Amino acid sequence: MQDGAGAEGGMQLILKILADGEEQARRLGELADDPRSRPEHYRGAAARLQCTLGRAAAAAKAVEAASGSSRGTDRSDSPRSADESSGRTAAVEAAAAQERQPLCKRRKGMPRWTLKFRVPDANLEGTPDDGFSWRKYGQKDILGAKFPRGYYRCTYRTQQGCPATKQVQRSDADLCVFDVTYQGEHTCHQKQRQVAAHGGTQSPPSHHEQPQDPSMQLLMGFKDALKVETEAPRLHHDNHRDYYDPGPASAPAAPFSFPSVTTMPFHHAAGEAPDNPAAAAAFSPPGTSYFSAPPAPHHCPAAVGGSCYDVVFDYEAASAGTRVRGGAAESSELGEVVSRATGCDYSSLYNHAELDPHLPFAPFGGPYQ
DNA sequence: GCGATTTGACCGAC
DNA sequence: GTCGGTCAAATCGC
Repeated sequence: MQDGAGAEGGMQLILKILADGEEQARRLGELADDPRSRPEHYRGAAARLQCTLGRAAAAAKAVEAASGSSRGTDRSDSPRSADESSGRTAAVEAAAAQERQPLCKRRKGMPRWTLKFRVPDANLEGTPDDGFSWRKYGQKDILGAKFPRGYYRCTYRTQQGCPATKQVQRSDADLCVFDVTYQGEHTCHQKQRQVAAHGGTQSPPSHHEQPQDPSMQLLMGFKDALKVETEAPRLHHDNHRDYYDPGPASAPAAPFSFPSVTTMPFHHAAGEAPDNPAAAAAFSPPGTSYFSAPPAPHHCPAAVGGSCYDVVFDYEAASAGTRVRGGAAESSELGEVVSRATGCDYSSLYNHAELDPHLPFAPFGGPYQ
């Protein structure tokens, strides 16, 4: 078997993607270090990072699938041989296949991950702005669910063929929680990046110096951590949950229907500190990290006087139909980063983990199985 | 008038 | 056969 070569080629691809993610993390750090940066800049950068990490996760998953199919089960229907004849490994091909997965009713082969957004007020409508532009194309009542599920696709689907879609469903258990399941990856993010970059003309061309803000140093630490994990993936999760304390949330909801407006801006208690949950999304690539935040507003200064969102990452590997949960207990630094960035104290909350030793990605490395 | 949303129908996966 | 996801015509709002 040539799994070694295949995995190696696949890893190169993954590393390439993660290198992009590293660069995006660096840019996020620069944004955070720039007092002129606005929340939308953070959101855009965070969304791009999230997207990149999702791609890496998908590629990794494909590599694993490719190597696992011939390693463990001795399957004869591996797509390896044809690829080898053309100089491509099965792993690389599989990873590439992940990126060109055609649309279908149920996209089993596409990476799929869920963000749980907790809104501070159950009466609020709309879904949190994740940095991308979405267009709603359907809504459906789901069996066993109190609330209908909204279906959204990327606004640029027709123009750029972006396959990204998301489903938004309000939680039955908690009216403040929205489950947002993303599927497919934005191929339009290049343009989004440009838009964000142009929109953020205040962004400095370079801030390679050490961030003065400790929280930003932690952020950069996250970047480094990402790099380390990229180089030596060994610990992985598939379900991360990052809760951003919303502050008081109660109020029952009336008959629910998703509003026309597909995004709702984050609110900030004060200043332009990176307290938006989109940053959390960046911290939470497809994977499973659970950050629980207590509902009491005093635990989350950023929520006082304003509103913020809990963000939960819950990655599901669609191809295998399995879900693996993992915490990020080893990433206390991450919790600290998030705490600093959001103003919420996650350090004491960042402690649940159902780690899957087979997953090659660290908390920020994204989902993988 | 144009673009986005709504909603019933259709299709495919399970 | 059931249910989830998507399509597309109708409708709405700017």
